[in-house]
Amino acid sequence: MESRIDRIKKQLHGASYKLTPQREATVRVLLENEEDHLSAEDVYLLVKEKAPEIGLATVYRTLELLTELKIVDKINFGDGVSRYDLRQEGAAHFHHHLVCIECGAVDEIQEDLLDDVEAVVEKRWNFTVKDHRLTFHGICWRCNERHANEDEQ
Amino acid sequence: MESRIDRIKKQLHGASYKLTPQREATVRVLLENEEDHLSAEDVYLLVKEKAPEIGLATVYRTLELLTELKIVDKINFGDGVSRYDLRQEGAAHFHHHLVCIECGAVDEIQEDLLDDVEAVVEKRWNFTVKDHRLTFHGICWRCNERHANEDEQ
DNA sequence: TTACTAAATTAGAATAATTATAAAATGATT
DNA sequence: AATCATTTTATAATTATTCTAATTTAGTAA
Ligand SMILES: [Mn+2]
Ligand SMILES: [Mn+2]
Ligand SMILES: [Zn+2]
Ligand SMILES: [Zn+2]
Repeated sequence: MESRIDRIKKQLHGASYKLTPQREATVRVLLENEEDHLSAEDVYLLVKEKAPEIGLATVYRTLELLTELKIVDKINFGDGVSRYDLRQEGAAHFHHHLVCIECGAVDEIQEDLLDDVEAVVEKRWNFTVKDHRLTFHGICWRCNERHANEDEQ
Repeated sequence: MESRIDRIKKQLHGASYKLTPQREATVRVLLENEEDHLSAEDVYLLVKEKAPEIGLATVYRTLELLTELKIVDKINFGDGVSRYDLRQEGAAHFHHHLVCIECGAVDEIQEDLLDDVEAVVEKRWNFTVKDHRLTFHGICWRCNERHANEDEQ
């Protein structure tokens, strides 16, 4: 955890930004909620618990900065807010998401899975892929299991 | 074109909605700009040209209705507005997009390309795929050709 | 330390997208 | 023609995000 923060600090310094207390508190919240998909407001409320003086605009600016440095990815699941997601260290591409249309859960797929598709896109469309967003909408394993049990009855 | 409208009219009736003049004007704008990715405001301004009395809220409501009926898909490219995209008639899934990070162009891929990936997702994650959103970010063929020409000089 | 300077933060205002509300209009049905 | 549900309009309200100006902080040099 600390080493992760240190490496992020170095990334910031490398781009001649400082790791201010507010930025550090924001990064810590993101690390502590790595599996979640927090909105700026969510992050703000959580950061406020440890650094009550922080302003919402600072959170927005910090998230924007982290996005620029590809430390986090900004994503939109269609509910009107942007959400921020820590990128796996060293990952070339953003990971994928499974959004359940029944229970609303959002699960992650860290494997890339798109190598073949990207090869096709690069060749057939002469498009140089730098990143991607892939989200599946459907029924998650929990809801599927629940339905299976209900049918058994 | 007319037959396309007729089929949409039937879809609406099938769900016990009417094809009011405002709704028809909105659908026509979408059909006439099928290759674009219009925001609600964009649609509103275009509809206003043929039906100047229409209100913005009606456009929003119509687009929401068309989304519900899967006649259009709502998508967000990260620029703060939702965009609306006619779905190919009979297509099971939303098509894919190529967003150029240099010139901003948005191109479409109508082929599915994800059959294999979806099979993996269904089997390995026990996730029942109903739909998807796939967007590649990178450099489009036009920009790639331009760069190639510049290098030649 | 002290002074200087650029970067960063704060509080609050402004903007912009979207949604909600209430009154009026429409259109199908008896 | 009268009725009743649906739809639209105009406008207000809400919400997410960005901007602004004043203040604070952190780093550097005297
Ligand atoms: Mn994620
Ligand atoms: Mn499209
Ligand atoms: Zn579920
Ligand atoms: Zn381009």
